Order: sequence, then structure tokens, then C-alpha cells
Amino acid sequence: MSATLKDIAALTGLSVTQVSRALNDHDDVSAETKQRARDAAKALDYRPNLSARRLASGRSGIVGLVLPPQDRTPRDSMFVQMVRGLSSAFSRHGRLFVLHAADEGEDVVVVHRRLIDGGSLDGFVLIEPEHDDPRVAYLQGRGVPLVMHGRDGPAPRYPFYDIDNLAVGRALTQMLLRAGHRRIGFINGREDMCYVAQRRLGWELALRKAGVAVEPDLHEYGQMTESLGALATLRLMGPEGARPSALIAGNMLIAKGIYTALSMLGLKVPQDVSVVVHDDMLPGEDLLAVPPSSGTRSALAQSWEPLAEGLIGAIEGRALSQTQHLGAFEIVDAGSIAPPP
Amino acid sequence: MSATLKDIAALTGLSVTQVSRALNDHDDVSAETKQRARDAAKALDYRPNLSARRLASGRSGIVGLVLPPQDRTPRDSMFVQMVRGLSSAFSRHGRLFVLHAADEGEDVVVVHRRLIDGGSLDGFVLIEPEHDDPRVAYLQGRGVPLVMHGRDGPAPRYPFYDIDNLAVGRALTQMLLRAGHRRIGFINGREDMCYVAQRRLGWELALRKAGVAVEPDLHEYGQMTESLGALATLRLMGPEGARPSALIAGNMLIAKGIYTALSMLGLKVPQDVSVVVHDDMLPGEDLLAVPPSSGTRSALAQSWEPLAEGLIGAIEGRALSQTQHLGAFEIVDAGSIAPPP
DNA sequence: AGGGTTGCCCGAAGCGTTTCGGATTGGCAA
DNA sequence: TTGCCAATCCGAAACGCTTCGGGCAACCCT
Repeated sequence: MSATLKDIAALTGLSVTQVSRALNDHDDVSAETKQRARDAAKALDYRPNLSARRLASGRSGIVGLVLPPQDRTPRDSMFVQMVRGLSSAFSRHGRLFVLHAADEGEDVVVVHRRLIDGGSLDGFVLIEPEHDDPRVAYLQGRGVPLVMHGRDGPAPRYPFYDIDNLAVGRALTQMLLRAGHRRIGFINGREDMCYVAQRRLGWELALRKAGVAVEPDLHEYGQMTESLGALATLRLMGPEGARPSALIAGNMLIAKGIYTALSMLGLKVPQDVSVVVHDDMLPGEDLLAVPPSSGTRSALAQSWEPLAEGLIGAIEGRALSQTQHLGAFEIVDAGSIAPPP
Repeated sequence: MSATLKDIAALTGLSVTQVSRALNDHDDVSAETKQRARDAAKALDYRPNLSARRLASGRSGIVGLVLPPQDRTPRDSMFVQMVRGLSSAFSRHGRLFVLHAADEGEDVVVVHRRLIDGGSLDGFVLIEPEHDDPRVAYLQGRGVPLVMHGRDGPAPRYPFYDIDNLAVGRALTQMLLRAGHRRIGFINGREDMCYVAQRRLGWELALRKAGVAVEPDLHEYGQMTESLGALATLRLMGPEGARPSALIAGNMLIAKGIYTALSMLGLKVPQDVSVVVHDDMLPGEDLLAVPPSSGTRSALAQSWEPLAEGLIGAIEGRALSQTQHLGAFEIVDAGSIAPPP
């Protein structure tokens, strides 16, 4: 079948040992030998057998992600984006990235366990951190490398890539405060998501710092969909007197819902209501209909490369500080903010 | 770390050989021994090391699918459906299913090759067959098992799961012919998809058999989207005289577009135009707005299990006839057909 | 009783790789 | 000369599993 180390050894007259060390760039191999081994490898179209490598060394070069079972369609296209991005990032680093969808009703931890015990995967990308995530506990308990997309708390003890969501929440709020708004509604994401809590905290801090009382009724949790945006807007905008004069949208879908609801209510942006939004810049999400909005912006697409680097770092045993990355976000002004009426 | 065969052998007093054979249910092991081995395995929480297994036997128990790089978002949610379905089906059969997204600009065959050479995957699920598919040629050339979702030609020489798309095209056409229609438009899928060609053929055959001349202008190819449905409808319905009196939609999205366009034109279904559609019964595709339509119906969700069985059959060397499955489709009457005006 | 069959079991080899410990040089200082 | 060091190399063991070939009973048939 495929060429093996033995074939290269035979061809070059070296020993299997030395060929292995040469190809893996160990440092007790002369430059000339390394070259000879590499040439022969190329000539024979050698591909290392990952199973054998894994068996001997404990590393297979394959990493993976387990898709939680419960999620529903609105996020599907994001998952495909993610898989594409991670595949590509890991492949640039000579690793293989692979996705496994957990079965309905299957415990996610058990799935990870199966993948590890099978002896096939070197590490995992985790998404959607929970508070005191059981996956983290399990993987760390077994000494299996992981990297988290997002994080639980400001300084977790695992590799991660995240943006400063507290700062995002604060920035969005401050943009509105600066325009003179005092009653600022926030239509956020699911309550159990860590980044959602962070953004809410940012909102609260900004309000307090501006001397504005925090009204919990002005904050809405929910699955980040267009209908959440619309329904929550209708609710917030209900009683004329207590209406917020500005709204923060957790993402573009929510913003879309907000615009729909506001137009139903006959309210104009920004004359009647100001709107800001955090934009993940997901492509292909049929958002042509959404008017340009001010707010914060940070491409989710830029997280795959740092995630890959973080996981590889963890696998290779680099220090925690080298495997934790914080992404930046921009502030955009697109004219959806005006002083309160 | 994890328990090995040796541990079980030590615990039971059996040899490693016999334990291996017992757990793999070979037939020269007594029932009692098998039970003893299984009990010990459970007690020690034994999980076979897939790398070692693969190395020794050539099989890892992992199968996969390579996501072609070019596809765009409308299909994303279907991919996630598929990954979920396949994961679950294979896991029922004790296999691990895994997805790898090919990188932009990467040759799909090369990706398959990497996966095989790594020595990690036992076989592949292929989707979206092309004519003389290079992936099939490559995999068959290397003796790697595969199963196709769909097929190229009526009786390909590889395992597959498909429905009889020629019959679907014919059935849809005949439903309309029986109601008296003679000018029947067909808004189909992408020309390079095998099933699209089959359905078109069914349309042609039905028309000819009914003594109706085939007018190529009444047939439209394109990416199966709502906008294709709408645009193609506007085109077909343009010149008053040559209008078809009935339309066939390749899937529900196209049907949605058809309904939108017809209502823009002020045409009513079924009084002015009859509509039939093939429904893949994909959940979560925001089709609430589409009126119930007559046509054919076949749940895509039912293909994952036969696909899994087909691939496993191929891996285990079963005969081709046992690994080729044809799914059924139903005919539904939902009142979207009337005699031509 | 001899020969064949059947049922159950085991030792050892081998899959392709990494890695541990040592072996072999040549050069250079003592 | 001797001893020592660095630079290179190699043999052999190990990873956990499957499988080939054979062994040893116990049984049945003639």
C-alpha cells in the first residue's frame, strides 16, 4: 500500500530510527541525512500512518469538536462556517480537524470520552462554555488538551479565544449614553451563555457609572433570533411612558427583529428610537434587509485561527498564557443613534 | 490509563487472544468465555484502542464525510441535519462518524487521500454525485469502501442510497397530465446534479408517452432557492400565449418562490395555475408560509440509516446488491391541482 | 482401537511508529 | 598516548490489538 519508514530506510540505507528522527526534525540528525530522508520520503510519496504514530507516541494529529445535540436550525449555518474555518486553520498547521455531532439525548461528556478512549483524538475545541463546564472538568481531569471558544469568567484556567464581552456591553451602552439616552433597553442572548452575562454586566456598569439606575425590566434574555428581537421590542415598547429611548441588540438577527417591530409600531430609527448592535459579521445570513446600524463589530471568522493555535499550543504543552487570546472589536458609527426625542 | 486487553486477560485468566476473539464475537469461543470476557471488560471499563485496532486489522471503526468546499449557505442547515443523522445512525452500529470540511481551493480527492493515508478512516459517505465522479474513481482504485447519497446512472457499480428520481419526475408530470394539462413547466435544480437530470428525464418520458411535445423552454435549471423559483416563474409566465398551465417545483424552496411570483402576477393556485412539488421534508426550513401542495414526498431524514448500513456493508465486504438501497416516495394530494383554465 | 471431526483455546508474529539506551566515530585537550 | 566530548547513528523494545497456525481434548464413526 503506502510507503512506510522501512521503505525509506531501505532506499536511503539508513535505519528506521534515523529516518523517523530525520523526518520529525530531531536534532541529533545531520543536515545531510535529514535532506536524504526527506527526498526519499517525497520520492516514495510517504505518508505517516497516524494510527501507528498515535499508538507509539500518544498523538494522532487529529483534533475535533463535538456538536451539542440540542441546538436548532438558526445556528446551523454558523456551525458550518465554524467547521470550515477550523478545518482550514488546523490544516494550515498540519493537523486534521473533525466534527462529531452528539446524538440526541446523549451526554456530551460521554461522547468526548468515547473519542478519547478510542485513542484517536489529541484534543478538542469546545464551544458555548457553561458555568463550571463539565466538559472542561472531565477533559482536564484526564489531561486532554482543549481550547474554548469563549470563556467562563475573566481568567479561566484553560486555553481560550474570546473577545472582551464586558467591554462590548459597556461600549454599546456608552455610545447611547453619550447621545443623551438614559432609558436603554438591551435585548441579549440566552441567559446561560457566559458572554451574554458579560455583556449584561457591561451594560450595568456603564449605566451605574453614568449615574443611571439599572432597571432589570429593560433587559431581555432569549435565543438570539429575529423573533426574539421583534417580540422583546414589542414588549419593551408597550407602555408608552416607560419606553426606552434606545435599544441594544445582541446580534444582527435580533436587530432585524427590532427593526421589524419598530416599523410595525410606526417608530423611526433613529428619530424615535436609537439602535445599536453587536455584529458578528457572519456572511450569508440574509441580512440585506437590515439597515446599517451603529455599534460594535468583531468578525467571528477571525476566531478560528487563534483557536487552532491555542489548541495546538495546549497539545504541545505551552504555557497557559500563550494559549489564551483576546480578540479585538471595532466601534462603528452608521447613523442609527440620535439624541432621545 | 485505560484498561487494555491484557488487563482483562489477567483478570479472567484467559489469553489476550481469546479475550480479543470473545469481545469481537468470533465463533470459536464458548458462550461462557464470551460472557466472562464481557463482564470483565465492563468491570474494568475497557474501551478498545482504535489506533491499535486499526494498525493490526486495517479497520478503525471511523467513517467520514468530506464537505465539498464550494457550497453556499442555503444548504448549510441540510448539512447539519445530515451530519446529525449520519452520526446517530453510525453510532447505533458501533461506528464513529466524522465530518471534515475541505478547505477552499483544495482538491476534494486530495482531502480523501489525506484521510485514508493517515490510516484513520475506514470508509466514506459521498454526497452530490457527479457524472463519472473522480472521488469514486480514486476511492475504488485504492479499494476504500464508500457509499453514495444519490447515484450516477440507474445501476452504478458502487453502494448507494437513492430514490427513483426518474419516477419522481414522471409521477409529478403524470399528476398534471391526468388533470388535463399539456403545457407543464418544470423548475428543477442544478444541471450538474444527477438527480436533477433524472427528474427531467421522467418529465420528458411522461410527456412523450402522453403524446405531448417536449418544449425545452418550459424547463429551468438552477440552484434550488426561493429566488430561482420566483425568477423562473416570472420568466415562464411572461408571454401570455405560451404560458404553461401547470408548474413542477424541484423542492419546497422553489415552490415557495413560485407561490410568491404567482401572487405577484395575480394568478391563483390552482384555478389559474396548478402546482406540484417534490418535498424532501426537511425540518426547520421556514416553510410555514408555503401553502400545502400536491406532489411527491420522501423524507431525506430516512436516508441516513440506509446509508450507514450500506457503508458498513461495503466495509465488511458484502455484495454490491446488499449495499444498494432505493428509497420509496409517496404521492400526496393537497389540492393544488385543477384542470387547466 | 484408529482416524477424523469438532469445539475451544493459546503463543507468537506483526501492523508502523517512536524512543530509550547504547554504540561508533573523529577531534581535541591533557 | 589516553580520556573525554560532541556529533551521529542504530538495535530493540514498546504501544494495544488482530490473526495465523497450531495444540489439546472429547466426541463420533467405522
